[in-house]
Amino acid sequence: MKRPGRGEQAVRNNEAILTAAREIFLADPRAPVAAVAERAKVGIGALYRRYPSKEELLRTICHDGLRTFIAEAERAGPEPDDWVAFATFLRGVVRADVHSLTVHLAGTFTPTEQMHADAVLASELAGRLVERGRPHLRAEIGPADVTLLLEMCAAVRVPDAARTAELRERCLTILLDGLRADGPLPGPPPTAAELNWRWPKA
Amino acid sequence: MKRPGRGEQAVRNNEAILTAAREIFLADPRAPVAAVAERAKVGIGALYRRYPSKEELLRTICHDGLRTFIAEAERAGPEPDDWVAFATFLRGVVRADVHSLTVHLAGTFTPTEQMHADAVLASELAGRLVERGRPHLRAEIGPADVTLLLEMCAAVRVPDAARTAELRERCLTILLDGLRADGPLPGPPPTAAELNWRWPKA
DNA sequence: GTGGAACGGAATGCTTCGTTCCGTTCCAAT
DNA sequence: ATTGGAACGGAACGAAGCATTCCGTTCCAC
Repeated sequence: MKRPGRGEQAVRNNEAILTAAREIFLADPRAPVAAVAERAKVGIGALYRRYPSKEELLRTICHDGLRTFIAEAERAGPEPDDWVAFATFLRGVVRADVHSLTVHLAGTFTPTEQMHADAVLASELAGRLVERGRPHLRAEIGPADVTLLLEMCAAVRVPDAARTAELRERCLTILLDGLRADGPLPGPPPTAAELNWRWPKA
Repeated sequence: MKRPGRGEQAVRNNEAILTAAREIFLADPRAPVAAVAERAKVGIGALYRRYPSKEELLRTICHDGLRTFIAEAERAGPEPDDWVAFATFLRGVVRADVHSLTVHLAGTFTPTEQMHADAVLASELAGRLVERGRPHLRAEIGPADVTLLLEMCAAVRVPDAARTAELRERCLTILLDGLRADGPLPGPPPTAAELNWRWPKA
């Protein structure tokens, strides 16, 4: 479905802007909008034509990430082996860099109702996966622990994106093995509330 | 050695400013200087009397952290059991929140020569501890892997400082167990160069 | 040839700091 | 008491940085 000329450019720009926004804002959530336009090789005007404000752009990026998270959970669901389902879900989430979206972008915009609903769904799906993995995990591991692990992986970052992904997978492997080890853990697991402090208070 | 009046206040301010600066800048490296003054309950003037610029303040905070890192390494050195030495070193570093200093503050100032020298020393001491722990670790774990683990722990953060420390210890425990597990890891370990990208290019 | 959709990017106006400046407070020595 | 200066607090200044707007230009479709 090729469109020529301006129409073609417009389609390309749609994606270029979103891709650029993801890259720029994940590297620095406070980056100026102009940086996104530059990375996308688009004029600022073209960007503002699509997103009436920076906040709207941020919201879009984050909501897309949330949907990806859900997609990863649904992709891992059918896997019959509980542990494999759990592990591939986490690997998928880490690979998609979805966690960064949540961690870094939270608080830079006010969420929509739809986002809230999707977040609830995401939480349920993830919780179900964690539940399936629990028999293989050390005692006292809760869903929020898993969220924390994802945040930790998101902290791994080097300039090269591909290498970053590789290093994150390395770290995730170590973490997964640590999750299956024995022995007590200090303190109670984190609560959901403790992890949501970045979001605007209702 | 009590000093009365203004002198007493001056001594208190010295510490109050550094403490406040650590808290503020660790929470947000780009926080305004005024925020530090406010947290320290000090006028901006009092702060600028001691540190001629924001950069100088940042440098001081970071250098202090580096020295703490070295102190932790030296504290763990005498421990006879290799694994215990390795583990208590990491626990000490995480507890002191030294990693955050490196991760978050890097690039916000140009390091001094003395800092560079201390960094080399710190690296040597840490490398020695890792070497001692290596027999207990899974294959292919390098010193840079350990640095990465510290960065991951630094990513754990909730509003309450004490709870943050507790959660970090929890995560570190999982990581340490993961480090002792068996099995191959994807990709090569990070190199020192890969981890230093935040610092100003020589 | 022409109207309008889409572009690029300069210009605008505002906010956010780092830093300076100065009037005030407090102590110690006279 | 008086006073010189050390230390304060915080208002004010000026430089950036940025989100957003505006407008002249380009490119198709008709």
